[in-house]
Amino acid sequence: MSAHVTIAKKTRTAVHGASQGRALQKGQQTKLAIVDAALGLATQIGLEGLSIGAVAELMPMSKSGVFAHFGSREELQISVVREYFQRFEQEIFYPAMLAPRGLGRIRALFAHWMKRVAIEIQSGCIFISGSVEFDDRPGPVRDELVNAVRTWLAAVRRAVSQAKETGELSADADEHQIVFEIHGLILAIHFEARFLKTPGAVERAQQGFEHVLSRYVRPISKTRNPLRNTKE
Amino acid sequence: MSAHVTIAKKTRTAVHGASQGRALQKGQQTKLAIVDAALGLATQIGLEGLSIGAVAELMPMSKSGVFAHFGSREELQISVVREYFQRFEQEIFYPAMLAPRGLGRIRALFAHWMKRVAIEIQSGCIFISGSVEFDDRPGPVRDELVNAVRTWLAAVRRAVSQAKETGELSADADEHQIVFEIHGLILAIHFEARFLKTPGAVERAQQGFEHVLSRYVRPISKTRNPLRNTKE
DNA sequence: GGCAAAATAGCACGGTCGTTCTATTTATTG
DNA sequence: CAATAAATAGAACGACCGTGCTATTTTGCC
Repeated sequence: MSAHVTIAKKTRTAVHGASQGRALQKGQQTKLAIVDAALGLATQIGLEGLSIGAVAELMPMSKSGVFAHFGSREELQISVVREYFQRFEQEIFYPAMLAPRGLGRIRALFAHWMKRVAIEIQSGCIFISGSVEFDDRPGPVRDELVNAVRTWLAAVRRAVSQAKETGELSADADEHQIVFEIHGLILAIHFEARFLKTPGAVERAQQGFEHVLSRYVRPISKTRNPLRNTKE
Repeated sequence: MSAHVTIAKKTRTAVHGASQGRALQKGQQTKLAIVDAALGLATQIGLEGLSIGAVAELMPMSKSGVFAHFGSREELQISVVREYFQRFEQEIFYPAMLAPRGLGRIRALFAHWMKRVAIEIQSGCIFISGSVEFDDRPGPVRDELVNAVRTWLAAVRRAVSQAKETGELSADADEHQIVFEIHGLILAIHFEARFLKTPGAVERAQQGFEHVLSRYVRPISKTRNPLRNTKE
């Protein structure tokens, strides 16, 4: 169904629950609706602020009705994180993969990322709020969050190292360092625009992105001649 | 008592409570101890996670005993924010002001900031956690947080513009842009080191700081000759 | 259309929280 | 030392939460 290449190196999403091998309809359908409502709530007030009662009123359903779908609040939180990650893939990663490897793909990744962030200035980002809520709280929710974010950052890092392979970025460019600085720009947007309500944060991040790139772009890049044309 | 120059342009911290004009002893003393314990708790679990009962057990005191000092949980949170800001001043701002204006003071500010952040990787930062907890929650706690952070960032911005005046930074350097990028590096440390447990975040932020500065330092800076030697 | 299973609702329990009220202890002052 | 005020403790209230249990409704299948 979906694209063969995923943001993660390996994807093993076994659909569990369908015992007889046949998928149920109504149950999974409303479960998706619950996760959708919960995701909307969690982006605003955070994963920790997620209460089953609040989600139930949004549906609208009874508290126990919502609860029965997940068995615990923690499982609902995990489902929300997974859903958020999938939307991240759909809105940012897959579209950017249409761009050719190299500088263009890095720019596409950042452009789609910024487009998402522009929305999140109003709605909020679960990865960022979750990073604060679960930085000291071990458990499966934290594990899911860390795994998702690490996967995403690794994907960006891969795009940067590919740009080194194509020769568009200088060989001494450190992909870890570059992604670190770019990530900082995204975080600064959330802080300044969403929290401080400072205007112009998006433009500053965009400019900072150009600054980071300009430090490593090879000036001989008019003629594209990668030093070594590896298969990968 | 304290230095004449404060981080804020104007400081009007009226000590309220002493009605007869004479300060009380025991009350303010334990109140300070409560705020200290609450600050330690808030750095770990956030301002929203702060519960009066938990603070009372740390003291140790009764719940109502702690409560009576503030009248509301919100007032306790505000006191914690104020205390955290003052320590921020003491540990970062004042020491950095000992360095002469210009590039040296910027480096001093960042160095002390980084020293603080190295601790906060374990303990947490109220400004960062608060920015997530109160980005959508209006009220006096949020106002206090926003005011504190804005004051601090303005102080850093002032140091940058002073470095332009001394001629150590080029005149086209945008202090808003520079502080935005530096702030992003600090936020990235918290995210990668505290949440993701990625090693090397501090070093990457340090390197990123050098990158930001190197874009604007004037290469003629061996002989210090500011174009115009203003009094201010 | 009836039957089994899934989905949902209603209710109650135990826990935590902020807050209020009242009583008691401690500190400060004349 | 006594008198007054401040500081603290204790108990209780109301609200919200996650969760378990049981009944009821709805769905899917033969």
